[in-house]
Amino acid sequence: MPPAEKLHNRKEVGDGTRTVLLSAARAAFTEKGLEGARVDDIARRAGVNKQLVYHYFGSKDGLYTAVLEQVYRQIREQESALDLDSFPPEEAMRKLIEFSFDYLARSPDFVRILADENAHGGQHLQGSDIVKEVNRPIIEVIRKTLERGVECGVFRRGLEPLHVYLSIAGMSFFYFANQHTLSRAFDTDLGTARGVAERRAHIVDFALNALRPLKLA
Amino acid sequence: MPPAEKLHNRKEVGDGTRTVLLSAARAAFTEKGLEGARVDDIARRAGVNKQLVYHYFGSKDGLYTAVLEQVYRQIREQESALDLDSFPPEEAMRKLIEFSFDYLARSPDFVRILADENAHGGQHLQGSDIVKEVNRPIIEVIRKTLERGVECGVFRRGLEPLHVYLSIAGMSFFYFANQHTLSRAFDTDLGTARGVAERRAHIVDFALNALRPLKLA
Amino acid sequence: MPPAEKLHNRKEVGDGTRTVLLSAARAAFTEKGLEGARVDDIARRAGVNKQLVYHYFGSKDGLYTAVLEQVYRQIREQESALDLDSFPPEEAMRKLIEFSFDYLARSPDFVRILADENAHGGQHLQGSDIVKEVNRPIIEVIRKTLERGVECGVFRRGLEPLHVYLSIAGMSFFYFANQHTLSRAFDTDLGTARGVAERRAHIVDFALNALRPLKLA
Amino acid sequence: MPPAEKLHNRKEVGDGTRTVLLSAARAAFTEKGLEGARVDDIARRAGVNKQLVYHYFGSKDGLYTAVLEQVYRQIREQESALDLDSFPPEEAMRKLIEFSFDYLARSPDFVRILADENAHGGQHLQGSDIVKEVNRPIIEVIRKTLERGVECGVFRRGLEPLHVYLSIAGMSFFYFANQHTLSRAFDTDLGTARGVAERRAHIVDFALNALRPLKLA
DNA sequence: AATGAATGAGGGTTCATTCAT
DNA sequence: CATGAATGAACCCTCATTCAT
Repeated sequence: MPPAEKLHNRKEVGDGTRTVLLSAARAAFTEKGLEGARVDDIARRAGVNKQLVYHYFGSKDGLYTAVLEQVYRQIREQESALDLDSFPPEEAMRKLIEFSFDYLARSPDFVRILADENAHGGQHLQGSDIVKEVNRPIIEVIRKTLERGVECGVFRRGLEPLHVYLSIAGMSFFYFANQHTLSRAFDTDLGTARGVAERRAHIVDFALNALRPLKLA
Repeated sequence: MPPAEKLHNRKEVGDGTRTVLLSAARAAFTEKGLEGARVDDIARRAGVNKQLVYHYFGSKDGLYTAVLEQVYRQIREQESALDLDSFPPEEAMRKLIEFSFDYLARSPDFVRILADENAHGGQHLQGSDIVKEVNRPIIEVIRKTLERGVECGVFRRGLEPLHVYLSIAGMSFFYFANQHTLSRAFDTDLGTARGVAERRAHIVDFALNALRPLKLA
Repeated sequence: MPPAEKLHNRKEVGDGTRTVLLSAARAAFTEKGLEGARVDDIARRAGVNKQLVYHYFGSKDGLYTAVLEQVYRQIREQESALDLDSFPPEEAMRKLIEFSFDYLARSPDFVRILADENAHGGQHLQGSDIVKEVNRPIIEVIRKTLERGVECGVFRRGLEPLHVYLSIAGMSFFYFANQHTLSRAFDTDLGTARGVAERRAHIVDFALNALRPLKLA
Repeated sequence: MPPAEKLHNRKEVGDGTRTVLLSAARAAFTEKGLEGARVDDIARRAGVNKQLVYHYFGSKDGLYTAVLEQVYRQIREQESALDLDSFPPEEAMRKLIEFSFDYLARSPDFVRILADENAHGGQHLQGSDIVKEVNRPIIEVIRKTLERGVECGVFRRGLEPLHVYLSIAGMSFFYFANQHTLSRAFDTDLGTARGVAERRAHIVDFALNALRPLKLA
């Protein structure tokens, strides 16, 4: 892509094609899903020949796997930048909850592609250990945060970090992933800016409350 | 056709075929999704001619819509049998949370088909108002239960019924819908009986705690 | 169809169905052609069950044959009413030319179905001798008219009746049958009332002139 | 692709396939018509994969349109070679009449495909302006020829070139297009060499006579 | 690295026709 | 006489993939 480097860096050219193909694929898979997306269409969007898909990724599934890995890699990068350990436990937890919500809010790609991968039994994650690397740290962060919170009396005892994460993530993910059926079910457009803001406030409040200890008189 | 005569009608022409086709389709769509399922395969499973799909449902999408409606209708039937109003508020809420979880646990069809419909922008719900009928009552029940709980001091004030529902449903739905990626992400099989039981216990505890008022000394 | 006669004339009922089916088929074949027309559609137009097509006509081709025969029968009826022998030869010929044109002008069914039958190699006329009965008399009438005209010096000698008919009919038929390609070819709508009138005048003039003897000084 | 290189290009990729497909399609459409012809069959005749029809022509209709354009292009090429302006008016007109007849006589493809296109409302000509280019010149030639003929007294005044063309073409086209029904109607095989020759002679005679002025004593 | 041509295996859908009542 | 259910054979078209250059 960068024409100035073309002469002395032919590798760069190919990499550019790979990258542009990946972006095109991500867009296509987000819109149409794994089966709905067309290899022809992806190549056309990328402005390159269809065969290059096979050259770089071996197959449509290979391309999908690459997109999936990219999607996971991106959320890790942002998550790790949160630096939750440097905040007081309750504030740290609030930040995490907000991040979980906000990330999905601005990444429909992530939501759609994850839903799709689950619909296909997670078969494209086979062999790829990128996912494990991605999600392990967050559980550790939650564990530490919960422990810190228990110590200073703001969180309950006995909360399992994994399940806390599943609950937090679930409340947000469900909202974004099932927006279409939910909007129709409750006869209201959940996707408006106001609807999103309300949902965010509720989740933060709901989750934080769930973590607090029962204060007895 | 006339349901009143079903009992003494020896041969149920047509209607039986429609039903068997619907069941076959439901199974196929659950396994393969809307695009992955094959009309040929559905007809073969149903043991009938492929053209009957078009005779009864017009198209593959028409068939999918019919399955979707059936799926919605079934959850309504079970939900309405809960009779939450006749229990004390906290017990009623616990029953609702447990039901939300248990229903998904034993209805992978529901989870998969809903996820699929969302992946397709909810386009098969257009024109069908079955969904609205299904979900309206539950919000009402939650509202009443929350009000009763506020009165006797077991629930907080100011909780929006719709969002309480979304949180409760989300914690369960996310777990079942994303089981494949989650299992791989956390390197553990979330689908074991024990895993499911743990998740259930956590959700009940988490949600009920989130609803409780802050009791100050 | 006539409800009053239903009780004592059950044949009439069936005949009504046959007739209504024939009309529906004729309309459908005119619009869509033999292959384009659908048995389902014909039955629906006729307001009867599809199977009745097979009951009365055996097959779609059988139905088409019946329509074809009806179409031929109708032109004969009108042609025979012309009574050309009772007019002076030139006037008789003019009437014939005008009739040939006018009949096609108001019978798009005839044009379309004949063209279609020719496209199929005339295979539905096999066995049916209705066509012969239809066209024989007109050649005889032309022969007599030409002879009368030669005698009184208004027509040339040596004109073959069959070819005169083919020329007259051709000038009209071509115009109506090929109206779509011709209109586009000459970038003008030949189907307007004025266009039709002009064509009619030209044909009458052209043909009559062609028949006239060369009058030498 | 570049036609200039065709001579020394050993392997004509693609273009050859397009051409062979076009020929096969033309044959198939001539025999069976637009709806009767099968894409599978066309591919088989051409000895290529069926998908190539879609690669090169987009659809069956696209292929039909291409055939139609080819058919029109071919008649123009031959027509323009007539050079009627260089003959005396009566001879020029005779040549034109003969050509109109002879072209149809040796091009059943043209007759059948035109009839078919008209049966479909000329829908494949939409957007294609090849037809206009084809037919415009002939009307001009006729106009000039008629004018020249009027000047030297061999043709009548007031003849509209377009209608003269429609009459000439119609007499021939009708004969070839409706040969099946006509043969059966008049109980004679119009398609024999002798029948064709007779028809040709009649048309030339008939039309030329129609154009001649009334010579008064 | 990159391309256009070519392929084989279906995919959804249609349709004339027959069955059973 | 009349009907709705059912069938089997295709039909047009699509798509992921490979070939040849």
